[in-house]
Amino acid sequence: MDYNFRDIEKKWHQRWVEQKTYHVEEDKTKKKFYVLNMFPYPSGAGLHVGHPLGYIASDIYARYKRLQGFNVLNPMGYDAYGLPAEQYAIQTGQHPEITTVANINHYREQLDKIGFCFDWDREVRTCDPSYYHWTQWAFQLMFNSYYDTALNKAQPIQQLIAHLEQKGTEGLNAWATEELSFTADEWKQKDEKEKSELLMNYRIAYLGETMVNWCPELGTVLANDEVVEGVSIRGGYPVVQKKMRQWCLRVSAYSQRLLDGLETIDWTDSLKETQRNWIGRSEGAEVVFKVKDSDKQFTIFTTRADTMFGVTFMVLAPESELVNELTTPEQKAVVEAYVEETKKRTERERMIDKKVTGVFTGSYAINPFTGESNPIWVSDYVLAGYGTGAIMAVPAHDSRDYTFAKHFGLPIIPLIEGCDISEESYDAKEGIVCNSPRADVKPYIDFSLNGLTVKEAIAATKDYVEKHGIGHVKVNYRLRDAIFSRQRYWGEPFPVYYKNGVPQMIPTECLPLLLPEVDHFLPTATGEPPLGHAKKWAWDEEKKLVVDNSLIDNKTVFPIDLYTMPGFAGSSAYYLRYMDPKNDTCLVSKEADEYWQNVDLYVGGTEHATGHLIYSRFWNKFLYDYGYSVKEEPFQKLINQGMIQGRSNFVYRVKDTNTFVSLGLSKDYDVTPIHVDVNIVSNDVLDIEAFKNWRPEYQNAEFILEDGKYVCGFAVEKMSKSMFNVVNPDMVVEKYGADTLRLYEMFLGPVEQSKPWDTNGIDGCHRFLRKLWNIYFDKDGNLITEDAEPSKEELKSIHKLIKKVTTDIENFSYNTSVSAFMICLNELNQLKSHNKTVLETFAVLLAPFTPHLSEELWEALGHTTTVCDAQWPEYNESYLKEDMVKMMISFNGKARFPMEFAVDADSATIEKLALESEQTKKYLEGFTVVKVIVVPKRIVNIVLKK
RNA sequence: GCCCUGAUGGUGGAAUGGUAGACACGAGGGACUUAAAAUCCCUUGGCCAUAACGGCUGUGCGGGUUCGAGUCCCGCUCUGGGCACCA
Repeated sequence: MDYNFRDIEKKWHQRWVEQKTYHVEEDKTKKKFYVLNMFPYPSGAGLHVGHPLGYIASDIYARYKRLQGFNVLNPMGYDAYGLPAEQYAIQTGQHPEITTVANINHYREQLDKIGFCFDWDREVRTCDPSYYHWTQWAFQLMFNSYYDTALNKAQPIQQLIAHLEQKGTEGLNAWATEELSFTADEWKQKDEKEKSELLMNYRIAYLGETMVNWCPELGTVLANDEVVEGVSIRGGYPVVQKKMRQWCLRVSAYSQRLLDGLETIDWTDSLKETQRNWIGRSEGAEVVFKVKDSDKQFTIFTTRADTMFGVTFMVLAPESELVNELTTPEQKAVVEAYVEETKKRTERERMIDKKVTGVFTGSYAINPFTGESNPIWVSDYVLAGYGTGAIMAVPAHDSRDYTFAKHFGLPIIPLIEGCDISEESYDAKEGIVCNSPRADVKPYIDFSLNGLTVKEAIAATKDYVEKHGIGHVKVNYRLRDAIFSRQRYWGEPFPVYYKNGVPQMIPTECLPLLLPEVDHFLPTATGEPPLGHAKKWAWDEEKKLVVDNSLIDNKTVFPIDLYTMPGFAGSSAYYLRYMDPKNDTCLVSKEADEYWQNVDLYVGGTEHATGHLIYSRFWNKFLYDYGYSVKEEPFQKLINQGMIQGRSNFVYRVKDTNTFVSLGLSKDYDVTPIHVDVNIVSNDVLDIEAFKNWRPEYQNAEFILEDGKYVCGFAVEKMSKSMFNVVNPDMVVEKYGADTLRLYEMFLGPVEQSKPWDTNGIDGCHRFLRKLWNIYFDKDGNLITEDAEPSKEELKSIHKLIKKVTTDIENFSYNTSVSAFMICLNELNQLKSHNKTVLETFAVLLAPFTPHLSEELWEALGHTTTVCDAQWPEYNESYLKEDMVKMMISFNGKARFPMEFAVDADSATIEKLALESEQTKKYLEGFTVVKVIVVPKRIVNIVLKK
């Protein structure tokens, strides 16, 4: 009887459900192990072959840990809020929840086919009120908190208010948007609205004015990665910069802790490096420059304090408030014109064409080290958002300053001995400092850096600056606060209402604030977000109820916030919720959190390196500060599964038209490539009718064909719903079975490596399972095992396998494990072995990889319990001893004579035997033994010299 | 530009500094079969040689360390990823 994977997999899937095989409870008698996958967004395209790669890898690990006796938590859920469902709702009027639930059900079906050991009783969905209750709760807690820079943790905002009431801003240790200074009396005189505004400067969740990527067509703000070359990825609509008042999270306050935490977790170096870059810590100094003939002064930030003597001009960011202050009346017109001009250009445009632009303000700053007057310019190469929005320009040692100086003919003073600055600046922080001060100039202060190395000079200057009160040492971070508002419908609503324009939190006991019903999912006619359509979206403060908008009287009934939270809100603390998913009194109970601690193994893609994986760490640290999470870092070990790449197809839209031109002719037009669903493309030829029906905006599309066909372009890239190149695993499961799919995805190559999806080779894995079946069963389906003690060869073969598989799983080298299984099976076949003990061990070893088949074999071998609770075998080193050692003799490192040498002993004995053997002696004559190298159980290498 | 990866047959990929190319796919040959499918066996980095044993060469390029380098060090080239007027 053949290996009937369909029946076997169906049978075991049912059995697992009936027996709740994968249900897990806290059990203090067992050690815990928490395995987690980044939960998927349930897209309409369904699960593709790339998703399971990580799930299978973690499933194998989870099963392996369970076999080792750990109490394993391996949950799964859905990141259910997202733009695609909303877009679909806009197009069809179908409520996103319906789409989402349908997609989730589809995902679940697909996941169930692959045989994962998820505990579905712990499923979470971010769009479920019982879940987003805690997302809203965390947001409110952040609103009611500030970051204390002395204690280095979040604290209740009440403490900050108490401080302001007593001492004003004096002695205040709080991370702030901008440094403010006022007294307790000034604070007390402010009205509620003013106080609220001031507190926004400190709250961890705050309302702030920020520049955003605004897409008018989509009526929403887009994240940077949703915008490419000034147009939205989805739809290709133009995106503009716009200043908006929105909710923000003070992630920047946690910069240092996010950086330090990286030292305590087991992630790849490259991922840690990516996060370090993103956080972008730079140590430098803030230095105060006085303005000439004025009592004004301003501060600049520099990491090159050593270059103080090379400053030849100053530059302000156009958005800087200093611009107005420092512009002289004569220059006012020019400067204002310039500032207006830069406003029109987006940040993107400014970066693309690196035109050197700028204007002189008319003012001069006095360099505190040279006493020289440096002209103050305005230029858009200086960013308002970083440092102080003002810089000192050292053209000799900064390439941007250099270009600017060359363009406007400003002086350049070299400060490093022997550096060549005739063509470009010398940016390296190496060399010996000179011209500091210059020999031809009378020293302004008693301070010299000449002769020091750059590093020494930086330290010396910082020291001087601190001592003389002209500045201080300062650390800057590039990490920006997260913008937390979205002008969308399908997301968590903010539990906030506005009382006379002052944001108020809806009482905690009234959470969750449910997402209201709307009849349109687009922005309103007045440009408000979709929640503006909600009829029942007002808060009755007395009744503590959501009521109809028409009841708003601004006395007891107030409007509710119209924004919703972004995708990362729901995914930031879901790992905590899995520990205690049904708790309706808190996010996670103390007991559950203390038992499960944090995630031991987290598996997911690198694409989340600067998004989810930063936000989640931030969110967890915040909860940790209040004791809601016992561990400061959420994910102890992280494995990045490589992306399974897909083969995408493109159509080429002629710019500003609805005409598409075939690949061969696209060179003659100005075109934008747009991804097209691979399912409506066959051999790179587009099905035009299917394309027209694909999206409403293409209904009336026109085509320029070649040879009567529309030929699409292609590329190998990430398999993703947004690239429309998704391949589903269902077909593979149907044809070969889940166990083959699991084995094959692991066999494809290292888990962490990206590779394009390719079904060549899947036969090999399937063949292996069939051969495996045939070693247990004869043609009639009868078990053919022998009860005898295993032979020496059998023991060697199986213990080799135990060792290999055990170490491979620990190292996530699943591909070589699969090879080891194949080798061992071949050996057993050669030995014509049907030994029961050996076959039992084989089935257990294979259980993490091919659970259905292993269960079937385990049962056939007479076991009544599930193979999941078998004991992971230990290997015995003594069976693995090689009994042949290879020996090599090298003469002056030139010749080598390989020979075999029978031995079963330790290194010292091998060495002795090797030197005394008859075989060797004839070679030793006339030579001195330089050294003998014994590679245990493998090679003896005798090095000889004349 | 900066940071991080990686580079091995026709392909995916194996190799704690110790016989490079495991394992699998593909290809070629053979067995079984009326035939096909399935299955099994053999060959398969390149070059040379052969009745046969075998020999040379070979892990992106150039150096170095070592008895011994795909692996370690230095300098390049290219691939992929991240960041990017961040002072």
